[in-house]
Amino acid sequence: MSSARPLTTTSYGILGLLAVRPYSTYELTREMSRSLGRLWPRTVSKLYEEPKKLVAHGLAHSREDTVGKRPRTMYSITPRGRSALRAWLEEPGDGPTLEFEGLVKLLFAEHGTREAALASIARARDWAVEQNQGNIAAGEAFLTKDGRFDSRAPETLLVGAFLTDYYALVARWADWAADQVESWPVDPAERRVDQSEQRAVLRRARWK
Amino acid sequence: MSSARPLTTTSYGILGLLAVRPYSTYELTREMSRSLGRLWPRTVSKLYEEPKKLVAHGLAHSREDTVGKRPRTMYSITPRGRSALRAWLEEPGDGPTLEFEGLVKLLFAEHGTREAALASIARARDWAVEQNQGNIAAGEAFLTKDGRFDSRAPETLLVGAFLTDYYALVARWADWAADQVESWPVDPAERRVDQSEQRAVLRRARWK
DNA sequence: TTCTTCATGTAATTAGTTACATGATTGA
DNA sequence: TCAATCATGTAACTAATTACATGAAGAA
Repeated sequence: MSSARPLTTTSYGILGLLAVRPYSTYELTREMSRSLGRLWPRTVSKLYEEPKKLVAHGLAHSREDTVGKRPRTMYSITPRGRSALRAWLEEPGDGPTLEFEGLVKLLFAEHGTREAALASIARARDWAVEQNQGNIAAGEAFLTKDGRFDSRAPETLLVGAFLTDYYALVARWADWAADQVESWPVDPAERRVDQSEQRAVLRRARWK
Repeated sequence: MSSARPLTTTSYGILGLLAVRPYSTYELTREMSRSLGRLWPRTVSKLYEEPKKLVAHGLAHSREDTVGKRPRTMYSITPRGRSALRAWLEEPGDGPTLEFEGLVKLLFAEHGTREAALASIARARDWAVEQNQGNIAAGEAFLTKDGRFDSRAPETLLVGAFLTDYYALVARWADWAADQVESWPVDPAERRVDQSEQRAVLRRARWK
């Protein structure tokens, strides 16, 4: 059993989905764009690999199924899988990790053009708008279905609230940042920091 | 020249630092915890490897130096490095990527205890408080040094504003989430979603 | 003198991505 | 019947991490 590769957060993420209901691999890819992938993004091919690892560990069980004439593999959680999930949930999870290439480019914006900086900012805003679409759609679906009958609604609310405020933050920041950069002189050497904004940011940082 | 491995965002991030001033590898690790690492976190050993790649591409230049009796390698940017950086900056950068294990655990909180959920939330808040420390310190340093004479202050402000609001968001969300979870019955089956909160979140999502 | 932290790196491993391949289903 | 996209996977590669190693400087 323990000869298989160790389980990662990705493994447990998928195990968590299987704890809700059985999934085919393709259905897992849907969840990646809709729910889990927003907090723990992974490429599609991982989703074909990880469930096999769960099976090797005895935490999931695979069954060959067909849709029409096409074969597919359905995965479901085993009792051992449920207790492994329970054990994993007992350990507090890591805080968020941010990777933001656009912001890296802004950090070095003095070596590029003002227009390039604005383009990175615009792209970040577009990203936030796009992510927020799906977010709104999911929220509306929950409300019309009447959340009282969806047993997973309390968890979804915790996640949805974070993502909602996160996307809004990115968009609002982008609007502000675009204003700032538009006020920059074209020549980097002539740029001066907006000191009142600098103080405003520092005030916002003192929330403790 | 182009026989070396292709450059990644990590490569250009380090190149950007070298565009500010020459760095030893150890000084690069400092910047990773202080500035660049907040937006583009990488493990220390990468910082010993990437500059060599920059040198192989002719974008940086290394010089053997000593501190006392100890040898160290100092890296500085070359003219070709500056133009490579400029070219990279012209392409808009990717939007943010979020990875949040604690939130993954909350998504599946019905399979664990309420206390475990609260622990993940508390850890996220602690994380935000800790990150925010360095953030405040950096902001204060800027103000006392009088930002008008720091040519990189406008860029730092863009980045600092994002991080400030981001850390504050995590902390405020954690406080709210803890309230929510504390109101959960111990038995997962009895948990009901707070519908007024659900609507409140949806309203916050409609900003466009 | 001893302990700790600073500072510098290498080697082994792996988690994850990119690229490739292909048959089935559905709608025009 | 043709095109698009749905659906299912494998293989090759690599960016990044973890683990290991070690000497110098400074503090107690």
